[in-house]
Amino acid sequence: MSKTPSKTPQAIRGTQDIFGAEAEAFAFVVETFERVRKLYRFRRVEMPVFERTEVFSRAIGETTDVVSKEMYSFEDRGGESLTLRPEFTAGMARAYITNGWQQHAPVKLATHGPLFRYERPQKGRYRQFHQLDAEIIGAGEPQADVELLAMADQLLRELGISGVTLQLNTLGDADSRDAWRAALVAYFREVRGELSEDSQERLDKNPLRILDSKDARDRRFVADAPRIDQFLSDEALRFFESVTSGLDAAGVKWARAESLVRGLDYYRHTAFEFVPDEGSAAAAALGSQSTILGGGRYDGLMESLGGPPTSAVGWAAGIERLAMLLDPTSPSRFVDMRQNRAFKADLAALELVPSAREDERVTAQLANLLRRLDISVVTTFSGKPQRRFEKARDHGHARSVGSFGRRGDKFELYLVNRTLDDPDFEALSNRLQQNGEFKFEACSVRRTHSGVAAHVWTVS
RNA sequence: GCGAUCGUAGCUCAGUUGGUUAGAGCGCCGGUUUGUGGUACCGGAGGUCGCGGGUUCGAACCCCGUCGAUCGCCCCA
Repeated sequence: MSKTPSKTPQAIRGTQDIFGAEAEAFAFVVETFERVRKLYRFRRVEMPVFERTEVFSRAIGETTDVVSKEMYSFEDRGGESLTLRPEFTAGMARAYITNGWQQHAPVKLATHGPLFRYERPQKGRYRQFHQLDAEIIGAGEPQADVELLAMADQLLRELGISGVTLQLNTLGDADSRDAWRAALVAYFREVRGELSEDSQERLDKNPLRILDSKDARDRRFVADAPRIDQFLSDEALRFFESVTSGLDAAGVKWARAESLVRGLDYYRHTAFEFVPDEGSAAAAALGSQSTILGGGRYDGLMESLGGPPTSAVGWAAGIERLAMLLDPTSPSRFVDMRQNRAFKADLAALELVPSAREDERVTAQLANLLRRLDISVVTTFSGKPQRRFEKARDHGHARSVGSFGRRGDKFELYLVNRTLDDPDFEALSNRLQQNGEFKFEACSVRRTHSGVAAHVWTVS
């Protein structure tokens, strides 16, 4: 920003330009999600990025922070109030109703993309951020909750994320939740004056939230506060037990979190979050943002949008937060390049440089041939010819570096490996000899004085 | 909305209690050297010290304002 000319517009606060290793990590999260979602046969949907404002205000609840102060709302030219989606669920519920997706019920849906919330940015939190999202709509059985959570658990495992546990709670059905809420209000009202300022406000707006206050003034009362279990109807209790036993059967580890309440009004029964364990590397990587994946059952939501009673469960996960938890030292996915960490996926197989200026055109030709043979190639034509090779070797972006050019009346491809994992030169050699454009003679291996193997093909 | 810290070259940062033409490493460009496991040598370009005002003989440095960034509170993915 410092010396950007004043004419250049600045990026919007809280937006990100993601590049390099971070972009690779982001893509890896999305690709893994796509793979896992197919294993569970969740169907891909594409959703609009904006909706009528009432879709969110009615579904999420007027009093929530999201609706009351975090939405990007604006009037379009027709005077309609529109809002950039702050979450996926409300829009998916609207789509379910307006498109008659009931005919497919129960439907398992998956999507991902950008969401917008007007908040102060900090670590792991942005104004435009990105989520993965999975929903099962039209299924009221606890098995749906179990399957949804099993998918989340598998996703985290396939991403190689550890030190994170599933925190699980039930909010009961509507009656249980209301009774519990009334009891909490009565309990905390007694000691209102001794609560933190924030919690005094929460008492009116969102009393359940007092339970996970970090303020010591609140915590001493939280311990003895009424618990949801005392208010659970038989049916609600049975539902929760089916979910937990199903998770055990599926091998999904979980921990009961009695004070876990989700921020949005529509949750019923199951509520859950995947949270880093205290003191873990994951917790350190995330800063003060703890939840990486959260969701629950939202049986009342459809009705609030004027649809038929429909039960549903879903979760959303922050792509940026998941990406921060990927292990950059994991040898299976990353390679260490000096101080810069780059994903292997970000490295081309081969960097090709012409040995002299007059060899530039044949080199480009060879690069194209190699790409048709499914070998990723980057070329370097800038800078001094003699120094290109050296530069590519020392600072390049490929696993191997090759120099190509005239050698007498023939050409020569001189290839050296830069990374510790040697490519399959024999296979490469076979592939090279199969093409029709260049005639590759057999590969020979030369040892340099330092003992490094250089692979050389004579080409005519 | 509140609080803390920070803005010096493309990047990461030095810059001594305020004192001549503001420095380094990396990167970039050029020259020399060399075909090679991440470290060859020499040279060069590049900075309104975020911006505006104030204090001072003199400000990158002190003061005020402003914009931006980072981290935290609230809340959330």
